[in-house]
Amino acid sequence: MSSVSSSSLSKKSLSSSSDDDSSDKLRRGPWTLEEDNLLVHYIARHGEGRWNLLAKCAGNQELLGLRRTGKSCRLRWLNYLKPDVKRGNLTPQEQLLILDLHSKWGNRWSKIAQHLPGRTDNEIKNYWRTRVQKQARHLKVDANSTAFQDIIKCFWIPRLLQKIEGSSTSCSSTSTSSSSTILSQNPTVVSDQPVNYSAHDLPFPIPPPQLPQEVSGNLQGNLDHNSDSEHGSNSCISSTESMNISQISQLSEYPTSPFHPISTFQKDCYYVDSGCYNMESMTPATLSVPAGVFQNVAESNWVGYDFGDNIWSMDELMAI
DNA sequence: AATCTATCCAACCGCTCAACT
DNA sequence: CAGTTGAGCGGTTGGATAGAT
Repeated sequence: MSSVSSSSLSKKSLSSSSDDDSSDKLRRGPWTLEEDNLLVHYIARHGEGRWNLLAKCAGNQELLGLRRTGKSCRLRWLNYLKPDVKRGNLTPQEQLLILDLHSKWGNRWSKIAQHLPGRTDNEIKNYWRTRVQKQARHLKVDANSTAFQDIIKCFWIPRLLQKIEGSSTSCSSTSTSSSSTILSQNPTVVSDQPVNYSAHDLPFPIPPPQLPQEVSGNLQGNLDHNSDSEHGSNSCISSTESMNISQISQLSEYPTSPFHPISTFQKDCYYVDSGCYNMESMTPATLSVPAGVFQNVAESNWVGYDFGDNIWSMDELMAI
């Protein structure tokens, strides 16, 4: 289960302690398989919580050899060992949800994580920092600025929707059949079951992302194939990667959220307002994106940049 | 093949807050 | 009411590794 070895202790793990572990016998750094097993078995018998007590019981037969702080135990359990923790790359749906919820709540990672079953706040935080903020840095804009929010709306979210659309089409046997019921069945029937949220379910076609002519023109000569075009994303959306529609429903609290209730099922079903992402109406004049940022997008080498999940890969965008 | 660089993510740290005494 | 403790949260670090040179 654990992918780390006992020999790979970090520098940090060797540094002196300043927190709640005054004992020099406490271990730090990567967890070993034995430690994982000890913790899992202990929690299986006694349940979660009381982390410090757990740490203090390290001398017990049951926890012999586990010399970790309660804090460390809690983190290891919540972020890695807990059975419902989902491993692997974030699906386009999950990315879409993160982008939307972050625009709503900011860096409230744990709150955002509550809406992504199986995902931890740590994972979401890492995603935001390594993927999203990276793009912001590259475009020389503040990741929390409205300008970047608009860029996300203009380019990123439409691309995600396209991916979702493509995924649901190519995996119709696993996702479409169930997800297509979301908007057509009584939500009270399906709300208890995890359902796939897919652009395929939308009652209208998602418009492809379009770039302003001056931007696309500059980008054309800059096309760059991203070698890991599918890295970080699943082309198939399985039922285990789905999210409960009732969790998505709360997105409507956000006034600019792309998720809106369908009139019939006001509280249970939501669709994405594609108009939010219609590039035709998005220009530097209509957006909070300063012209200079648009210029950055156009002139910088961001098209050839590794956009991780390939969401921004311009060869895909231009091919549409 | 060796070295360098960039990226990812597990783990740690410091802080806040609520519950308890 | 003040002090203490435990739990949780967001920010940061650095080792592992993949990719580039």
